[in-house]
Amino acid sequence: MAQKETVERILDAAEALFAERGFAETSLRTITSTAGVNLAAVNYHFGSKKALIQAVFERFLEPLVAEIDQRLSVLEQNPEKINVESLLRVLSSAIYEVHGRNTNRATAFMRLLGLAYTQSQAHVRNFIASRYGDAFQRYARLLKPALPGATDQELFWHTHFALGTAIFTMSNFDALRAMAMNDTGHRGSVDFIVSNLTSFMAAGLRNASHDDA
Amino acid sequence: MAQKETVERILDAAEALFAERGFAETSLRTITSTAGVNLAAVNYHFGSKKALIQAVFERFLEPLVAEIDQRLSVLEQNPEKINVESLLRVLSSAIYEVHGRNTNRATAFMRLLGLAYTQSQAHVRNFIASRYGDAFQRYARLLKPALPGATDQELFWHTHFALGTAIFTMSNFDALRAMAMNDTGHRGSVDFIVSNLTSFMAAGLRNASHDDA
DNA sequence: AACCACCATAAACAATCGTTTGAAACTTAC
DNA sequence: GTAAGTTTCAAACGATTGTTTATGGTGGTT
Repeated sequence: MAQKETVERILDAAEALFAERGFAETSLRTITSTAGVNLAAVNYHFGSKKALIQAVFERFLEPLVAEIDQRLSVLEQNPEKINVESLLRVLSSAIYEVHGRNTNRATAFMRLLGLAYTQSQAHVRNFIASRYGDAFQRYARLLKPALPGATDQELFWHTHFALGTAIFTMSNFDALRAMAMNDTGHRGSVDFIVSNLTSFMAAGLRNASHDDA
Repeated sequence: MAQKETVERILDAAEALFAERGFAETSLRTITSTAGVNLAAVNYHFGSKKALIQAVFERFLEPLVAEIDQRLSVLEQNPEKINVESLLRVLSSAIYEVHGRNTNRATAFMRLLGLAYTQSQAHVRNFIASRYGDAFQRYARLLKPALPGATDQELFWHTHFALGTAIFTMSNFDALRAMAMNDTGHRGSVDFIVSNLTSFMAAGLRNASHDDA
């Protein structure tokens, strides 16, 4: 009868609602009712709300990290092409590949990433760190020779500056576009914004180490 | 008996707890108990939890915006000194002036700013926008001639990229420093991080418009 | 048919939430 | 010292939270 498995219906609803309102602000009852399933289904299939949150992240990160890993392997076969821009493009194109033109899904994912940082939810951060820490370290190893002047400390901080720029922008994507429409008269196309975001990050990464105050 | 007014005790506790856990995750009972006041005091003095949240922001933003305004006025008297770096320094030094060496307070403020964006809490965003929108527009007017090549659209987005970088970094300040200690062996001094953050933002703002992919 | 593992359902559970109440305690002024 | 006004207090309110339970139904195996 159920066209989609109950588990997936729950994950779909939870993903959208978490991204929209946050974890604590989303009750299991609103999740199950928008998913069209029984309230008890969450605890039956996932065990707890915390486990559901982690499952949402897992479904999201698993294919994305795999896609990034594959693209990094391709890039490593042409070492002369490794630079800041190509490394950043691995990320943006991986997201684009996994979620296609579905920007709703992509911005939902970014909002969730931002929530994982901003909301205390330590179990989420620990889950992500233990699960996908290796992928992040591999990326950092490739980025290092692309920024020859930087120390390890600078590399760490500039990477997280760039990460923060992307997460903040994407997680507030709709709100920012609405504000842009108000202030400038243009919403800005997705390509325009992503392209500007990428060059902002690249410029920051490249030049921050050389601009001593 | 009470050394500090009940109102201020509540605001102190709420500020710290909100920054640490978020709005929905912080109950009035934990606020009042850590403040050492009665539960009913919040509703008596503020009216509701929403009003308390806004009061926390008001106490924080009022002196900061005043300080920024004054520094902008000083800067405007020497128009030749207006550039990206000096404008960014207005912000960082204003925060530094208002909260002194109390980095706890400063990072709490940034976390709150991030929460205002990330958590849906529309009433918070509306409150801030209606209250301090003018200050932001004044800043944008000064920033525009400092980035001569940029269009209005680019100016808007690059400004919010930079804003996102700062908010994300500062709002996760402690967590990031802990990670830095893990990865690099150094926590990084506040001055080091702020200086790197500033040059990252300046480089992004300045060069993003010229790096077309 | 009988059994079985699996899943959906309605109902209830205890805990916690923001808010309200009415009386006690305090401060201030005359 | 008494009255009025302000603040604090313990207790309770109804609503909502995550979770559990007990009951039924379903499809497949023997």
